[in-house]
Amino acid sequence: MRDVAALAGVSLKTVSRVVNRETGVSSDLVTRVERAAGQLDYRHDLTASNLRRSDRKTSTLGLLIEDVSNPFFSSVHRGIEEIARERGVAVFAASVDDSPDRERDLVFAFSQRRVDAIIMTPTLREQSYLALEQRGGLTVVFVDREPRGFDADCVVTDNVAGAAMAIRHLLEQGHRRIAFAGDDSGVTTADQRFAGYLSALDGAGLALTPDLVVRGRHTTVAATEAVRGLLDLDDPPTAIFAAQNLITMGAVRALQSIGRQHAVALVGFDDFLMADALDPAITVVAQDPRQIGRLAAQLAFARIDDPDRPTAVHVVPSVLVTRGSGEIPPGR
Amino acid sequence: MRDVAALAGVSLKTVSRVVNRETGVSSDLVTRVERAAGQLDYRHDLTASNLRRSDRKTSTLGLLIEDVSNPFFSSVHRGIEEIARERGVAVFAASVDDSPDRERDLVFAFSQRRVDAIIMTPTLREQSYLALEQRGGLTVVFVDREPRGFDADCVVTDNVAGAAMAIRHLLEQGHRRIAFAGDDSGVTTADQRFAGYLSALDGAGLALTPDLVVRGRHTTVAATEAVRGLLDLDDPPTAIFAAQNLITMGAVRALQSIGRQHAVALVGFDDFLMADALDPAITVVAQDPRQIGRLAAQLAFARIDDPDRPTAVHVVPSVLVTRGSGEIPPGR
DNA sequence: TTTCGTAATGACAACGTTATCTAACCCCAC
DNA sequence: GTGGGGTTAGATAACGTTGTCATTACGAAA
Repeated sequence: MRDVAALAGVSLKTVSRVVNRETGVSSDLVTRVERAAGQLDYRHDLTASNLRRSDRKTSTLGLLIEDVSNPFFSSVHRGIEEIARERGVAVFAASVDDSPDRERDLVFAFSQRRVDAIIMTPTLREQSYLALEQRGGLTVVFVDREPRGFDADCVVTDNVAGAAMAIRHLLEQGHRRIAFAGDDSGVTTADQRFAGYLSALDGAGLALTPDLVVRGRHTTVAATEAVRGLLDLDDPPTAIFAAQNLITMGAVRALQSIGRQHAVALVGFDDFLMADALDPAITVVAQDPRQIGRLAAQLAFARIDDPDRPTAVHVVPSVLVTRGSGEIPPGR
Repeated sequence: MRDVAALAGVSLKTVSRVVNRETGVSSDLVTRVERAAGQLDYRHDLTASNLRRSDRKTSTLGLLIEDVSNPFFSSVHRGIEEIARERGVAVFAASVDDSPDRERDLVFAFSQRRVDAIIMTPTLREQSYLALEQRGGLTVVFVDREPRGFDADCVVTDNVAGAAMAIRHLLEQGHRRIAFAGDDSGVTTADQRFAGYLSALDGAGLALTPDLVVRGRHTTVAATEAVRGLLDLDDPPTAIFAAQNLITMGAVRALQSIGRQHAVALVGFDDFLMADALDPAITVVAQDPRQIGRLAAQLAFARIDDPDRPTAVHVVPSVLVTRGSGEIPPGR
């Protein structure tokens, strides 16, 4: 910038004014500065600019999700990017991989880089540590899962209602032995979906059959095994509810491996690519992850613009998409 | 930092030394500074640090890919993140969406933020504009597609050989009318895969049948329509080669929609989730996108560490995964 | 005892920008 | 011709750090 000023024969401040498109610079000087900047291949340094600027905004946002390559989360990412793009905000994305340590490390790393906001899926038991960061001016929005011990904006799917809807759908087909395959207890989404499962069973006057519940598997491979275990029971379930996209895929493989994909009903939570092209096509409770991401980003920017607005939890409804696998009746 | 120094009763520079874990500070002062930093919730400002530091490294990397939610690219992203994580480098990710303007805007935005390196899939016809940025100290590595008009490290799949392998496989099953469905000409990967298609046909003494080539569709929906068009021909192809993951999915839908998924052979380029669970399971030429990402990141860091090393183009081999759809013989 | 080397600490400037304040200028009204 | 208001430009300090160099203290060697 110094060189640009020298070449254009103006002061540093004038170059700064031109670069920032401030008004009140004669058009003569504007062109002189722009020509000089062009000649010298000048690149405005946003990091230095931010250091001096009074609002201290870096136009940067940090995103912490389970895994950037998980289709659900990468769609959330996409939605966030769309809104951030409108504001000229760049997005750091990182995978937490279910590791509490990594959650802290990433928050710390982004905080050190002075991101304007963090949008995250909480993994730690507790997010009260964020109060410190928040006091330092960091905006935090949660997505997919609600935080614990920390009050902030949040966008979640109606997991309880969505799961209950899935189970009621299976009940309506006549199923009474409905299995639940889901993540670890402790993962809030999994817990809520389990709660929906329980409440729908309860609504039908059915008690929980512990044998029909498998939890703690969150990879496709682990889920395949777990579901195979369910199907090996003496009195196997006639329907399976898979509480998450990767688990649903595992369940599909398990059913296919023993050739019972047309005999046992399956409903999954989360839609996934090609679910409609499988045989049978998979009935799912679909979320709109891109929309969830967009909403989360909008909330983040709204809070940046007005830090005193009340925090809100947005519950996005989910819809049942019937495709075949969920409409298989019980009894072969 | 000033406050920490005051509270600990030391100079600014000593705090800086402690924060940067430099040696030569008495353990007494280290504990005093650390205690003070803890009390004041001090967060080291990496942006200011970078401004003053002599190496001017931001420990930040920019990633430009087609779409962060495309399964292929999100896996590349994942691979890059894994290597970046080891170095404490944060990754900006952004979708180019096939827009040349957006490619330039994003490079510019990342350059302004002084990322240490950009890893990108080129979209513009030409990347010579990057020479300027490179002179300014920016490292650039290309991934998935080779740049034009600019010499840099690059990681690509062997598209020609991969496509030829797919076509030869279909030829071996006895197919003679093999259709090609792929991206626009101008997308280098698509062009290379088309070249592989041509060379394999040529190797079998077959001429190109222009009717059997559809290009320019790169969404699943557009591909579905295009493939349906192929199947509506008076003399339809007995086999289809889909040059990209989304197009393969479109082809699956098209075949299913007319109930000919067991009659027309299909081989896709790129593996995708649940390709093995479809009926028939889809034969693909599989790349290893995560490995491609890891390699690209390793190249980027190698060049950051040694800017004078010769540039290299890494060609990653692809493998044919036979699953059923590619082994359907011609003639119903 | 003096001298020297080494290790620990601090003072100060500088990184590339912008905020603030002041100076200079012009135009117009009186 | 003078004064006042507005507009444009520049000088200077500051943002939060670290590089450089100077200073101090201490022990060992002479």
